[in-house]
Amino acid sequence: MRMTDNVVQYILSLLEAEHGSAEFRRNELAETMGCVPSQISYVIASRFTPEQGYLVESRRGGGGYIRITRIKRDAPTLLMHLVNSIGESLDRTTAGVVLSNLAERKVLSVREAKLMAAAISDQALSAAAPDTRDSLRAGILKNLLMAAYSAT
Amino acid sequence: MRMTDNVVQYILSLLEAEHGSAEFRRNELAETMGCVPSQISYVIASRFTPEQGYLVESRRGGGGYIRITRIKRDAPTLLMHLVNSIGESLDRTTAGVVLSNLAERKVLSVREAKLMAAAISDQALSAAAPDTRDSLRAGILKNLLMAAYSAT
DNA sequence: AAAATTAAAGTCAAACAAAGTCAAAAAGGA
DNA sequence: TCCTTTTTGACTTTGTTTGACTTTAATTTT
Repeated sequence: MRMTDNVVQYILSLLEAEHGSAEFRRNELAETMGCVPSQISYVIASRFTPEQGYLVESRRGGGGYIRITRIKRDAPTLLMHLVNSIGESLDRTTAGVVLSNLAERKVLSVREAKLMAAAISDQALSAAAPDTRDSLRAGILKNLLMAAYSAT
Repeated sequence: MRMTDNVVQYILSLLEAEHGSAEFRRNELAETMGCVPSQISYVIASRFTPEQGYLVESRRGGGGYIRITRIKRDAPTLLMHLVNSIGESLDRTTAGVVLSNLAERKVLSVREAKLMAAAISDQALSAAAPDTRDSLRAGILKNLLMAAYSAT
């Protein structure tokens, strides 16, 4: 069996045990799994993405950690479909439509939808080259949606 | 848990107990926390800055002390000050400190702070080159805070 | 009153402790 | 074969902890 799959299994079992949230040190986990640390990064980057229903946070330095949180079990399927349909790029207009739709359906509060809209506005992304903004928007919105529906 | 976080918690509890103002001796606090004195300085320098809405006064020599006062400003004012204090670039740590501070002061709900944190995480900005992320963070957080301000 | 002593806090850089990045090499699969 | 995924490791960046040394203020001694 591939190392990647072992690591995935292990993290899944952590998530199960801690219902929905797993926190660990990258180096330590690499040690227990018998792989190099960057393999852990690879597994997370390829298997615990927003598309697959996970939110990842981390910190470097002393006392650093990686935390993976799974989306709530009963989270609206609408949301997951949405995250998956966003893909690599999301233009402003579509983003606006998506957000007002979520607010209308009461998946998000109006205030939350406004905050999200602000986060992906052209103004917020003015530091980025115009032709890279749509891909940033996609990444940001996906993470926002996952955060809104993460367990605990 | 990091020593830094323990110290932050302790100082926050002092602030709470004393109604917005905490005074202590650096060496004494270091003693009770079980760390070196300069660690206290580090915590103050990194977590209780003016941008965070704290005033720090101190005196050396015999009878010396450190006094931290929570600057009392209403939520909108605090938000505007923050927006203005954020320049062209904002690193993750500072961003995190800002957000947890706003939640601590109840300017934002914990949920909102989490959403904002997700919006400026490395994960969300993975489409951007690492060395451009801090300037994006600055732009995004400023817009988020302004949106929170106007939706108040 | 001046000098010496003592009691603080301040500074700063080095050591340490993580995670992140990236590209090359290896392994699989169509 | 050629393309994609996985594995590896060298190197970078970020954040924390520690300690030696400096500065400042109050107190004591001469």
